[in-house]
Amino acid sequence: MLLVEDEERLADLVKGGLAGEGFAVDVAHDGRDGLWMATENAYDVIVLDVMLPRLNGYAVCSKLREAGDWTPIMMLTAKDGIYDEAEALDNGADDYLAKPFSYVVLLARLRALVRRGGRERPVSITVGDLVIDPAGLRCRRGEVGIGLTPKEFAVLHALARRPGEVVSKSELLAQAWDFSYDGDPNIVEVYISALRRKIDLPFGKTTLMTVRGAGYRLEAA
Amino acid sequence: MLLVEDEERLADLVKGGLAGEGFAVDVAHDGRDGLWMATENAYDVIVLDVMLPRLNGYAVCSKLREAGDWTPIMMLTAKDGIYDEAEALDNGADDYLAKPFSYVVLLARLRALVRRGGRERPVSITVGDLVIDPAGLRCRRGEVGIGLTPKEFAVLHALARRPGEVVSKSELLAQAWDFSYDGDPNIVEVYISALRRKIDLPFGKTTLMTVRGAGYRLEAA
DNA sequence: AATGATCTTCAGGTTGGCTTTAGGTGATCT
DNA sequence: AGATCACCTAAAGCCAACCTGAAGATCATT
Repeated sequence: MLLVEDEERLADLVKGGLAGEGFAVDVAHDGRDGLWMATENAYDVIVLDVMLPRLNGYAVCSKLREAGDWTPIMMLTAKDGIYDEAEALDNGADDYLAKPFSYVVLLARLRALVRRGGRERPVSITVGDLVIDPAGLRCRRGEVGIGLTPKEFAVLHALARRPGEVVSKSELLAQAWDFSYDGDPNIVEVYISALRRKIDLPFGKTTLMTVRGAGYRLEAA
Repeated sequence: MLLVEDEERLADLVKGGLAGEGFAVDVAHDGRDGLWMATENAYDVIVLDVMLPRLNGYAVCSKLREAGDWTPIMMLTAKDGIYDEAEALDNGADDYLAKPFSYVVLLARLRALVRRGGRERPVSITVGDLVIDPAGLRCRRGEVGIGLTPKEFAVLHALARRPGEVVSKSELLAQAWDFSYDGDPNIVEVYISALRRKIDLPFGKTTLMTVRGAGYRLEAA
């Protein structure tokens, strides 16, 4: 699991206790580190304090959800603050716990979260008869499954989020590659080419179109 | 939200439960009523059973989409029937749930759908029967798609933003070309010519008119 | 360490859109 | 009528953008 908590004492306490229960605990001490660790690794569950330096818990939570990460999240809310439980759940958390909390309750709730195995699969995106399942990194056209590499999938996903619209090469770079990728932008063309070979050519379709000088567009027709 | 479900017992159950969660629930008992209520009111989300009297769920869904209504739709599919999830998604649903379903799962999915706020409504400019879609760099007259180059599109876009008004050649230059374009202004005429060949000539219309000494005007008639 | 999969770089080939050119048309003025 | 001006448009050259096969680099797995 990942614990994002800035109060050292509390973090150590929880980590120590949960480690004894068989959890492998990573700790991040501020929101931005937490977000980064959560995106880099696949945790079974994430415990997220609301009040965090650099990026608060709500922001971390909604950014993860936006990115298609549906790892179960438990939020730790300060009871008396301006933050409240409703906001936690609205931001995509699966459960919340008001501070101060009992260790036993935390443990019980965490076990429940892990057992539930996260929320149900997030909705898929459909563009014509092409169905993209962000959670499963799967896609299919009609009834035919299509095997994609992670990178190919990321590019397709970025395009499918805005069907019919032109997505520029730099937008694709920003979404499918690291924030500041300084390599050859030609790599986008390489992946577009690979995608066409998989999602269009075998079906005799041309849904992934080049808009010269502007970007690429994924069409339903 | 709008719930379209013919089984009275299930409808009442869901309505009661969701009302307690803060949803305001309208219920329709067959497809045609559901379609009518959906078009008359703006719901945040629509839950749609597949097997419905008078008009099945798929039909309701695709009719709504055809009418330009992009309210998030969750389909309730019978697991064992001839209907399946793929068909639901292909018909424009945003999510589906197989019967029998757990109430908690339904609630979680509905929250996710509402939070996503539905799909973006496409913004496009219409001048007569000419439709310009800036996001997709596409345009069509009536039902006929027209292929434009980025430059052609930029010029048309500049004209279409002020339908019926005269746009001067220098304004077109400023909007469609770089700030300090020092080439031959004749290029505007070249592009006007190309546009006429694409958006007017094939349709026997003359909507792109020259106003000698002043500029060009795009008319609805 | 070896293997296979995936990611990235590279380079040659191709295309398509932008721009210029130049001759033509039609309006306007003297 | 003739001259002038603004505009039209077909054609052609050029260049950046794009495509793609292949090879090298990286990563994960055995």
